[in-house]
Amino acid sequence: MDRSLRERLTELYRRLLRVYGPQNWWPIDPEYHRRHGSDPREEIVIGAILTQNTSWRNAERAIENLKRAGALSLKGVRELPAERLGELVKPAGFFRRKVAYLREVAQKLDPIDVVEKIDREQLFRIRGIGRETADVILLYAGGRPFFVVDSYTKRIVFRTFGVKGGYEELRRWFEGNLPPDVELYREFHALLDEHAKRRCLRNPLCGGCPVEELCGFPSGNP
DNA sequence: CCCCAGGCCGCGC
DNA sequence: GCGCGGCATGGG
Repeated sequence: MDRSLRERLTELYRRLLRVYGPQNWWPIDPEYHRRHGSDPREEIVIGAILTQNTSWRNAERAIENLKRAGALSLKGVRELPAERLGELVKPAGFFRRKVAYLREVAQKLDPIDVVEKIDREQLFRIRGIGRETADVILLYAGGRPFFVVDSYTKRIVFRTFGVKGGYEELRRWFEGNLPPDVELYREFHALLDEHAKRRCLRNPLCGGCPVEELCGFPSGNP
């Protein structure tokens, strides 16, 4: 990786942070867990499943339902009948699959401390955890430096730097061009998503874009 | 009516 | 290994 590319990547981060501010990912409710004796990291794992290919708004509705049922925890998920869990999770969409995934995860990530040590490969063996969800769990719940890549991330680095690749390729590209800083990874991923939603849409709004000088689009990259 | 959302699985090739 | 259909609700 050439030096100028690293500098441009770091500069992209600094500018996005300045323009959009800290994004507060992953949102959790510490007070809920204090009162119920659960661990906030459990909420991250549950939220990671619920938001798969689903707007955060809809995932949040399911999370609120779980809260009201006192079931926003791995234990809560395990103890609810599948049918009842399905009703609560329904607003997040794909609810039959997500019920199966949640029950699987609630069983295999118990106790939640396993997120500190578990291998990525072991996470993949859990039904419902693919590459992105694994990295979300490792980064936001486990506090481990795995860079989370999603479709927004792919779009932005392709347009901005002309870098194209599959999931693992792009994850390694980020990790190879940034220091292994958990807080940096957390914030950068969140900022890329925010930028993709506000500006770097399918049809991008390049006029007045805050990172226009760093970006090869539209003059350079597709 | 359409497309999209903080993906993953199982299948065919 | 890659591409594709299915999965489901809510918003624009």
